[in-house]
Amino acid sequence: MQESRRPDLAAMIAPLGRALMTAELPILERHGLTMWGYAVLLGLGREPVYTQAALAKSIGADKTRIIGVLDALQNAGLIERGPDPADRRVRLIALTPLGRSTRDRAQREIQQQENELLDQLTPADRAAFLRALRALSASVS
Amino acid sequence: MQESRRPDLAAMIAPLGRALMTAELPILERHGLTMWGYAVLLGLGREPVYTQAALAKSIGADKTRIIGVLDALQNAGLIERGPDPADRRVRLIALTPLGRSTRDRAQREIQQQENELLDQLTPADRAAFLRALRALSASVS
DNA sequence: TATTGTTATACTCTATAACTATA
DNA sequence: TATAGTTATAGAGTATAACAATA
Repeated sequence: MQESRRPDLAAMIAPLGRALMTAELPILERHGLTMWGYAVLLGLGREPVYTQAALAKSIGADKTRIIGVLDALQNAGLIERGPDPADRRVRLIALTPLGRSTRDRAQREIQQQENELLDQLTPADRAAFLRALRALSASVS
Repeated sequence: MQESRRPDLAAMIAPLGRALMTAELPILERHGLTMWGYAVLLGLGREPVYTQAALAKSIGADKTRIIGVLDALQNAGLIERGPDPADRRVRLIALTPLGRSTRDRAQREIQQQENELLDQLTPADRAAFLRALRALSASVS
């Protein structure tokens, strides 16, 4: 059986991702966040303990690239960064209450905006799309 | 009714797009194509007449950015580029037979690889995912 | 010697601005 | 003067390599 012709996945997904990120920027700016800063805050929500290198890797960034991001987040009081008593080479990163609430407020606005885009889909397609997206996303990361 | 929590769309889609593009690169390289070169060949398939500026815009690029790409494609014999007799300022771009066959062979390999990724989905989810993706992609471009 | 975080350097990609040739 | 294509310049973003502190 031959599948009907379709555009390349990449040719649809990559521009869609860029458009979503561009649409997020004004929201992040209102909350005083950059894209990488927001990515770090999201990454910090998943597991409790973090070295900078592990954090960078988990969000797909280079360890050298997030240093300035961490400096800014720390200056803004959104994260805490201190030496690990057990191994003084590593810095442990943790969300502050302000960091958590800022992240949550920004995420709420972002997902509301995303939901408006998803509203064009039927409920069944929307559910299937999100289910498929989670699966595909997990299988490439 | 409250929707169940989910990751941000952008946080799933953008990395997925990057992973797909990275996975395409070896295929494109085997066919002597760059990512932008392939994008141009895809863009040329949609409508017959093209000025460089219109072509650039249609693939989300700057007019200054595709000039080198067009030079390379022309040198490789994949496109023809000649002055428009009606307005000698503009250059009309067209696929050569070689350009068309190269594009089609590369696209076949790329979509085969993408299909392997999609095989993890149920047939229903797969169809819904592609349907939704087309709709979302069209609504942001 | 190996590893964490940091800094410095170089490289790629992209955007902006000037130039030409036509209109 | 306005526009299509081109070229040149500058800027942002990213990757690579070298460094200091600690293990």
